[in-house]
Amino acid sequence: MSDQVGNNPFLDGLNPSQCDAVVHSGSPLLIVAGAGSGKTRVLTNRIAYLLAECGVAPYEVMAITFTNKAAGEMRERVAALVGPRAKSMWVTTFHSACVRILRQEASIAGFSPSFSIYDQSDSVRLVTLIGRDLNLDPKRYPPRQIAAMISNAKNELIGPADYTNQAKTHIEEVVAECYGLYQKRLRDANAFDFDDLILKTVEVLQRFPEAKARYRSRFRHVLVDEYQDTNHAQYILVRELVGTVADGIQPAELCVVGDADQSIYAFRGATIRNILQFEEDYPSARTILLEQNYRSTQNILSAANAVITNNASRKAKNLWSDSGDGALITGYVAEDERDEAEYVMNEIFRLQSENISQPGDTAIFYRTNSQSRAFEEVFMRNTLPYKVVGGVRFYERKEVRDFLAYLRVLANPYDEISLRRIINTPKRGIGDKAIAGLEQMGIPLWDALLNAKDAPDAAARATAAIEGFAKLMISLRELVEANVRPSVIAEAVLEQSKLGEELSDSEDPQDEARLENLQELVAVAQEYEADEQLEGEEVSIVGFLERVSLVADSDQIPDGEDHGGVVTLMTLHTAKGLEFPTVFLTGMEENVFPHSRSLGEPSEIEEERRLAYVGLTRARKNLFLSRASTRFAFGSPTYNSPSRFLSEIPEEIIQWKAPEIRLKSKVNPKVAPTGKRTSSNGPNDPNTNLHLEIGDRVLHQTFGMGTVIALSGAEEKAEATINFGTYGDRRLLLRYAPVEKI
DNA sequence: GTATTTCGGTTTTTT
DNA sequence: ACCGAAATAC
Repeated sequence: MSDQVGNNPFLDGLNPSQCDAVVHSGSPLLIVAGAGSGKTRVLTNRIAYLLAECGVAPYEVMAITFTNKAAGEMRERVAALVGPRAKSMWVTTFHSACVRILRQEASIAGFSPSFSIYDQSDSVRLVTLIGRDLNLDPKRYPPRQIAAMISNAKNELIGPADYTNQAKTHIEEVVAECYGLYQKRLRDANAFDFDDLILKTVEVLQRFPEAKARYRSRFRHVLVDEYQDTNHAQYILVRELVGTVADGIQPAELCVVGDADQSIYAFRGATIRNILQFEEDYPSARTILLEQNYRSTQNILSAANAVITNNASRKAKNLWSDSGDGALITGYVAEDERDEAEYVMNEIFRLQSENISQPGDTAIFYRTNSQSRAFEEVFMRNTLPYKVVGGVRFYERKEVRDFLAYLRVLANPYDEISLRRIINTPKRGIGDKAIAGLEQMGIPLWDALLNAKDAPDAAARATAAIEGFAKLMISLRELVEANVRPSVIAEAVLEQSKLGEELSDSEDPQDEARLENLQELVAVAQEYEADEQLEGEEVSIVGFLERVSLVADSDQIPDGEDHGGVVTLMTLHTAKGLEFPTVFLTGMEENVFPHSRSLGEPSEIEEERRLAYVGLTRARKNLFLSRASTRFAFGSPTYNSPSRFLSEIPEEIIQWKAPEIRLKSKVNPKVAPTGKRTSSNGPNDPNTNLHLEIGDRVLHQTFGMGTVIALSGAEEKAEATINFGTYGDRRLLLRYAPVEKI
């Protein structure tokens, strides 16, 4: 083996363990890859090595990652090593691979290949409808919770029948009933939810041997990245794809890469068991450890190692680096989240002016999406360019969902959730009553729509509105049948549905941005067409919808080494798999991180700690940890003690910085008191000395300047109606109103 | 049927 | 503080 190591271009610059991992063959392989140990490089080189040296054809390779971005990078890197023939490999996510298989096998398995893909909020909506039908009190049986329990069952490959048999508690019995109805409605809607994509694929492979044989004989190499984040369903899927000798086909070679210390998705069914017991599951397996870290300085690694050591249920492992100690880690205790954001910003500017690090090299991590806000406000005010990854996602905005719902119905009219969404959006006079009438017909909503006049007690006006809508959808569907390009159909929808008109006619300034979002979506469709044509693939509404349904947060991380020159903000979960020269790990407080919801269960605390480990190991050179003594949550200030993870880091590698002594911040001059009143009054001091007359001009703290147009009451009950221009007429109780006469 | 106001839940984390 | 759903008003 050492001869190959010396000469082979695919082994150049790799350490001995990495080389072993690249060239290993003949049995299942588990690569235990610590953070920053070069696992992506090993994976891509292994694929290239298989193609170049082992006579493996590209179409025989399937590599599965968790995000499109990771898949895209891997494909690119393999292509750079072996050239364009890399194209026929399957390098995709679990979910995309499953969609592809399901579409290919649709006719065998008995469903239409133009199925809709329901995301979490679609699932919750469907559960809400079922709950209504069953007369369940949504307070006692929250649809969200029921949907989550169904999802958990699916991740364990437990179907409705099994679930019913196993149900013990009352809530489980209720969920069992919902689960059965839920699956039925999905089937009627020709829709799969995220969990179904995996579960149904497993089902297809298990129930149709001829389908399974197709994939079994094609894929000779199956590689799985981030194996520690696979759930049971994904585990079984991999097992089915690899197969056993009993199938009569040689099993595929399996190579999985993972790090139990970076398992952070137990909450959605990922089980560390899959990696811890790999050797039991595959008795002939070989395990290779990658423990040398090429990413971070020793101080950063020492901090990460010190933290993760506190997890009891863990196999010992020690990452090491030979790149020197590097700078100390910097700690900062902020007054509140605004101060924390200002500190981070000032440090970013300082690092830039001292030429240590650029904004594009910098990431800010936090535990929950809501924490991004303080940073956004401060950065925006000071024109520090940034990009928030995730959070209120583009595809979750109402107007975007409405628009996509049109396309979904055009692709699949039986998609009930989408049809309900658009039937009266924009408002066209089809209210709850009209919809209830259609439902009474006992046929799919789409069919009812086409026969609206037969609906029980149909009002003439409602029927006319429904027929108008049906006509609209039928004419749009003709475009789909004529194979018109998705972007053109999208434009037609925007135009004919009046969705665009509604927004452009609106007074609300935010509607302008919403309209831009929809135009952006048309641009996304054009981009999709360009991409597919480059690959020589067909374009279709279904293909476009698939692409937008399976986007992940991490897919929108700005490309390139310097991330477009902007600071990147994201949750710790999204940060997995990335690295940055400079990292700010913020909100290091009990109840925030570890999150308050995790404090009860030791296993959940351990998951939080792994999350901390992930965060710490993203940093290459400069690591900053910060916490706020006060933080606003649910509208009122909360005080949290320092995160336990801070005290788990050896003191000598953190340097705590004192807050700068700052002048008391100036009051916004617009609302500064003019001194006409006897005492300087706080916001709740009764404003007793204020005497107003009609026509007086006043200044209001929030509404700005206004004119008194009416007066009523006296003394403590004195009220004034004041016109504030764009804020309209307001009736205010003068005792409390923050107004002054000018 | 629609607009406006109130209320209540939300903040884990995501394919 | 904020957003969406439900209750209420129009």
